[in-house]
Amino acid sequence: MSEPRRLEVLRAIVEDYVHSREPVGSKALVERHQLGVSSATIRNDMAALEEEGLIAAPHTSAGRIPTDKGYRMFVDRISAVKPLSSAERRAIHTFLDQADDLDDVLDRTVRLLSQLTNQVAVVQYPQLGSAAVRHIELVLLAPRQVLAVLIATTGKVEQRVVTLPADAGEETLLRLRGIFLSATKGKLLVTLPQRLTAAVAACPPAERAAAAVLGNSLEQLAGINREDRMVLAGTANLARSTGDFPLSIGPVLEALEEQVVMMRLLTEMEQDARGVSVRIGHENRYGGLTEASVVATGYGPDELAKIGVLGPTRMDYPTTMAAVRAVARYLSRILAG
Amino acid sequence: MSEPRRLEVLRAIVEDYVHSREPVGSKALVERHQLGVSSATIRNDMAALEEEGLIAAPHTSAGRIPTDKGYRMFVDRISAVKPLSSAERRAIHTFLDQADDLDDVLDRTVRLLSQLTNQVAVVQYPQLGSAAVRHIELVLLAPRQVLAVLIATTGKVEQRVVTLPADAGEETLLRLRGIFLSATKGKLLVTLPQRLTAAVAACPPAERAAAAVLGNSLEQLAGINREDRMVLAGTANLARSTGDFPLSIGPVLEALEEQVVMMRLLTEMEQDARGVSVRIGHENRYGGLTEASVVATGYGPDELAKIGVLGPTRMDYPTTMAAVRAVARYLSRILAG
DNA sequence: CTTAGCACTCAACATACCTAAGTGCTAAGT
DNA sequence: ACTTAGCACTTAGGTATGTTGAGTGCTAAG
Repeated sequence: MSEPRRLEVLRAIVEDYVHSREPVGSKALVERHQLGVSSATIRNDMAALEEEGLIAAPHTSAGRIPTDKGYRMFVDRISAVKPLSSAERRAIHTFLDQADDLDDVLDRTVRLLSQLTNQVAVVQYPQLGSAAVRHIELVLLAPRQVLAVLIATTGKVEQRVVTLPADAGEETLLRLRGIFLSATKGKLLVTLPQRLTAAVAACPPAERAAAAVLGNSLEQLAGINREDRMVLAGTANLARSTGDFPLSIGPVLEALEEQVVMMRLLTEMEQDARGVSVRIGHENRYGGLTEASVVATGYGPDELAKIGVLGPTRMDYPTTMAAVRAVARYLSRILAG
Repeated sequence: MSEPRRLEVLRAIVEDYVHSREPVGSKALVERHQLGVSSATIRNDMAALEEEGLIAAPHTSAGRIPTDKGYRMFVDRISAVKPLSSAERRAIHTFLDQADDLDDVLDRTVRLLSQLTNQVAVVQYPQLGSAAVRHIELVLLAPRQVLAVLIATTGKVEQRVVTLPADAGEETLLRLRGIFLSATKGKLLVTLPQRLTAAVAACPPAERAAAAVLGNSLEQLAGINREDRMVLAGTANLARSTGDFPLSIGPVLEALEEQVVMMRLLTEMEQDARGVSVRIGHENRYGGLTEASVVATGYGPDELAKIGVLGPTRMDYPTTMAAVRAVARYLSRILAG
């Protein structure tokens, strides 16, 4: 009972099961694959695989289906990332090149990815924390109302209306802006809090109060505390997968709506050498996703923001991983250029 | 066979069916309601109602369920909008009063509404078209890059980065801002296009090109052409309803994701005297929603933007209508104050 | 280590049957 | 002119019972 063949059997099981959505038995296996041995031998191998917890039988006399652990093995040791078809590559280019602003780019990206994979696609907004300050603007709307605008090098713009403790003039505002700018321009957003408090402390006492309020707002705009938003597309794809199999759709939809959960999940995922990270079934500790898998990767200058797809554990990992990686790369290129 | 009693029977059928999710028969009806007649009489009434197309029987020997037309009759002529419980009223206040900016208000509103109704809640962003210009700002990011910001009286802020045809200095920008502002400040957004082109024409020739580009961008920011966004919550509720009944979830999710469809649908809905508008089943001409009902109403100063919920045709209309109306009113009040 | 053979298990399908709910209709009652 | 009791009829759904077929594990031989 050779080790390599056993892995080969596992691969065959995973592939067939992903394709047919039905438990796969020893006989069907030898028919569809050139394994060079009889079904009885395969049965022995399968018994061993089951022993190791890589596959399982739904009931005594059905074929086997991969367990989460089996998929994990498949993803880590067996499968090779499948290259995209040229048509798919072309689709990525033509579809994404038309986008104009950041919102549009991300929107198109998720739609594209969900179509490519027939799954739910998710993308985090680029994390401001990893970006730097490009510009700060303070606009006087009324004697005590100021619009504070923070523009990051990612192209993301955040703004908010701030109410000052006392009236302020245009000149005051202009001076404060100068102070803030010289203290932070080009610096990483993560470093904003210290820099801003220092800058506020250096202000003339008369303007200290206003400066404190504004500095505070700018900090919040940087989004250090606030978890950022994400965009998703293709939820309808869940319905299809669900129809065939007991991926109960409710909890998944809840998880997707509870953006906090997804954000945490995505952020936690460390990508491996191949540049894609996979979470399978129970590896997602959040309850609603134990029958789902997530394939994600980072994008952008430092690959901190994540993009990925979510689908049933029974998914075509090689293709999905390829799609996620390709889209992420192209997205990075667009954002860089 | 009295007319009023027949309506009473219809009401009873609708109420029981909404409650039990099962076809309701004549015997069960006389038991659960004080109708003062025997089941045989009810049977006669039911035959008449079926004749009129208000109810139907799934199969020969099952009870009756209301048809779309039956629900329509129920909503229009029989039901009274049910007042909310005081707990629910309180929930609305406490939950919405914590919100700060517009995004947050709308986000909280849909979440609340979806919880209140156990259905999918949808809200359009307030239409900028009905709002006026509060402020315009032009920020020089680089010699040829300008951030154009448009702030509406609704509190909504739109911004975009614009590339100029030629370099421009701070003074030029300041002057252009002044021209734009004096031409548009306080004016309705719908009137922006004419006002802006006039303002551009009045510019000194040297700055005409830059002004044209900027004016163009501001127009787009006003969102006249672009259909606006919407926010939704509670998609997971679909899963529950679907479980019990053949509201196939896929098409509905698609419709929700194709925001254009929902936007059109909501915008088309004209509210009646009671201040709520209802679309039932096949009245939604879009294919995916023929088994769904939409309850919506306008909100905001001119009630142009819409808020509503979407659920299976078998829904508790009186309660849902009450919730939608109450939330819309409170939302209007918040936006006004 | 592989393989043929075989007894065994069990979900899934089909068949038949029964039951309970519900109907429509007719004829009698008010 | 309506209401009602009674009854024959229909039918989805549940239960009991086979039958089939895919698939397994094991044993013994190659």
